[in-house]
Amino acid sequence: MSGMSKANRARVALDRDEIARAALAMLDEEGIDALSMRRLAERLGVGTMTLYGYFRGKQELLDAAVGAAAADFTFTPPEEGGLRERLRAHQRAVREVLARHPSLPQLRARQALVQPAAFRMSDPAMQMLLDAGFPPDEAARAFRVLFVYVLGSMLFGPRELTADEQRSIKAGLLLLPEDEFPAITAAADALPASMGGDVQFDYGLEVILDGIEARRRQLAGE
Amino acid sequence: MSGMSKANRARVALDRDEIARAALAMLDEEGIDALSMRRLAERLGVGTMTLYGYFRGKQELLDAAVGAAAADFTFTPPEEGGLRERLRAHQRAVREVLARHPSLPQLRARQALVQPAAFRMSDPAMQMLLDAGFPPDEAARAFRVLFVYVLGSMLFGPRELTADEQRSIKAGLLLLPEDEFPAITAAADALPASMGGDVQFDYGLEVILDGIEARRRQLAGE
DNA sequence: CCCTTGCTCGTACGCTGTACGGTGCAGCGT
DNA sequence: ACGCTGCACCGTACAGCGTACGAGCAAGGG
Repeated sequence: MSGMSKANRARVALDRDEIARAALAMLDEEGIDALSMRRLAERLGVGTMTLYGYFRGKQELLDAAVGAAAADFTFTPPEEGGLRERLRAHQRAVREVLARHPSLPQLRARQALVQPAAFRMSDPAMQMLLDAGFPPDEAARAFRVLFVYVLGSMLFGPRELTADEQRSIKAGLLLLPEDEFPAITAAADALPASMGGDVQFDYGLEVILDGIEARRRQLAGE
Repeated sequence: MSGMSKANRARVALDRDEIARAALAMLDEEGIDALSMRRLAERLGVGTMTLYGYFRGKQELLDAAVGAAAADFTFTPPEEGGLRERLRAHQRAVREVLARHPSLPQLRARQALVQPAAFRMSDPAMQMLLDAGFPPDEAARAFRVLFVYVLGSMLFGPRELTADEQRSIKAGLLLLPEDEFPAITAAADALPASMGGDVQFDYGLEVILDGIEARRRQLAGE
């Protein structure tokens, strides 16, 4: 048994979890493109190839970083309130985690692979749907709609646009030929505000919750 | 005036559009990671750096590829049918384009920048919402929900999973500790089928269209 | 005391995007 | 007919990437 033999270079310990957390921190601070094996090793005060003693490759390391983020997720569903209120609370909590770790949706988008820990965030929503009387297949489909929407929202419009950004986007839209883009140019005033942020997220969340409610009523026999 | 002076190496012509289309073809055939400036140049029978005479860099070239894909999009809204039927037809057409060019959602996910041509695909949906009586800000918000969902669906579950894939995912889910993931394990049979494909896409589309319909009725005064 | 075991990591390979500057042809002015 | 100018093309080079290979070395067991 080797024990703590790895502390031979005055490094405190270093294990998979510490590396994964460092990777996650780097992702949060500098973004997905700035994370390289070399730079991560340097941050940990370790040779680059040392990381390959803990992970088969960068992919596996990124997976572990996702896991580390998911492990931090805790959510206790509100006692009162029906399905709608509970789902809303949960999806907002998920969105908050994704906002703290903006690279998570991008990682999901690049690699199909998902590891188990990531499901920790999903379980409460599935539970709520099952509790509300959705049969498993219907619950799974409804959950997936929420899942796609929440991740997509962070990917395609994570934050509120500043007034300047909105102005500049609007200016771009107004350059489009009006005969080819009649609706876009007609709504050029309103479009930029819909391209991100919490208000837009909540709007879409309510739209989807409406649809899910309609299905619940249908299942309950009107 | 230089005219067709660029044909000095027996190359037929080569302009921005031809390069963009070659890039798009390469994206479609080999995926986003396989597209490099070197490999694209080789495919075109041209030196790598020649591409930089037409584009400032890889980013601009990718943007042009997105534009080339959007330029191919044609959609004529069905005559009959209400808002719901028309929106459904449009979103399915968009999904088809994305299925032909699976890299498009990934490109959108990586680069915030969007160029005008991409709006060609969006205009019809906006038009339908405006025609249905949605005020511009409401129309923009509703459109954006559809937009995020359609792109997200292609990113996070583009195609139907094979029976084998479903079995293997289910097996993975059943390995999760039952006390920590009660709902996931309970629905392990049903979850894999919800993780992609047209059936799941249509399910979510109807959920969202339900929500949008509810808003339309509300705007119309019940 | 030596030998085995296993972590660490220097070096190297093939790839990437792209900056720089040389090369050679087309068209023009004389 | 000749030389000049401008421009398209692209060879070379650099910094950085993921990672395969194997050398170095400390610790533990005999």
